[in-house]
Amino acid sequence: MAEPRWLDKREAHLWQSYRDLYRELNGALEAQLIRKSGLSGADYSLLVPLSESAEGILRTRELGRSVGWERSRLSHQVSRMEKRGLVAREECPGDARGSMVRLTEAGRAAIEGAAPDHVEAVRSYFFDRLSRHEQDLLTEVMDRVLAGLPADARGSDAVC
Amino acid sequence: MAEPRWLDKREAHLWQSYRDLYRELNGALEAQLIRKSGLSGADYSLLVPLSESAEGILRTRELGRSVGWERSRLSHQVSRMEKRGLVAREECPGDARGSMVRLTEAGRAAIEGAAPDHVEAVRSYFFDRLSRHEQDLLTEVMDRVLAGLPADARGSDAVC
DNA sequence: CCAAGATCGGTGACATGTCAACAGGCCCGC
DNA sequence: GCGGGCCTGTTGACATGTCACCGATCTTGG
Repeated sequence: MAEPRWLDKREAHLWQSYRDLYRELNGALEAQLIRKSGLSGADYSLLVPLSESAEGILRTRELGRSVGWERSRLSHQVSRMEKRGLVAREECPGDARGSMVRLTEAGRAAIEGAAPDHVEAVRSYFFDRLSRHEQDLLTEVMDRVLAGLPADARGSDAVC
Repeated sequence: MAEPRWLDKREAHLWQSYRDLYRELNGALEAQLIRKSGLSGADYSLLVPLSESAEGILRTRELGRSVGWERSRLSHQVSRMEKRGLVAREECPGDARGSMVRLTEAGRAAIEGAAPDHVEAVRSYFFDRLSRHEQDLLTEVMDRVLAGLPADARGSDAVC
């Protein structure tokens, strides 16, 4: 059995920075989001595709695909948001197995109130610190790594 | 109140890719880790600095700093790992408030068994898909964004 | 039509992360 | 030397995410 190819100092630094960046950036954004709007990152993730859909209503399966979550996580989160009046469940016409998730008035108000501040934070923490050229490079690199990941490494609900 | 500077299509794509990359890469790595070694990502995170320390023992506060976690999360995780025999708690000489976390024999065996496969996965999913030049660029960009984050955006346990 | 298998959503048990509060010990100025 | 403020770690309640499984329905081959 060959000696593993350990990360050298330069590689370890990159890996550490990558993890730190996600943790810190995510933490800062989520803290700001909760402070200003009372929405968690999970709430926000679901409200965005709902508010962007034509009627403010999506089939649960579609909602799941658009955020890349597995079904049970989605179901739990929708239940919690339903309890708080942000969304409502409805029957799915044409497929009795399915269900629909509809944005309520309160839900729409919440996302419309939260989005401007959130976008501003994303800009000031992330985009404003990168040149246009760096942004394009990041996109290309990340999409390449993403495309190389085994689609079935995790549960059965991989992104399409 | 000015109209928010919404993300354009190109920016939204980058942001989406960034989130997707973390979710998918992290998911793939964690799944592989659990399958091969029975260790969770959280277990692994703590075992690494412990195994790298001189005596396989660290003060809880130091362990917390090296992984960037808040105290309660660390305490809970150590409790779970203690229950499984991966680490042991000891008193902290010289500071009666503190505590030490020591790697057990089983813990050392677990991390030494898991590390080669994990490093190999990190290489094949991430490093092998990036040129040396891209790696250096990523490091520089990520460190710059990290440095610009407000140190106190989250709880009081920010990284030093 | 119809049985077998796939799909869809939900549930409960459990693992993990967050938050507020606490208990005890350190340290500094007075 | 001592009192108030800070540091350290733990705990319990709760929010969130994962896993295995279920029940209902759809779909497909025959």
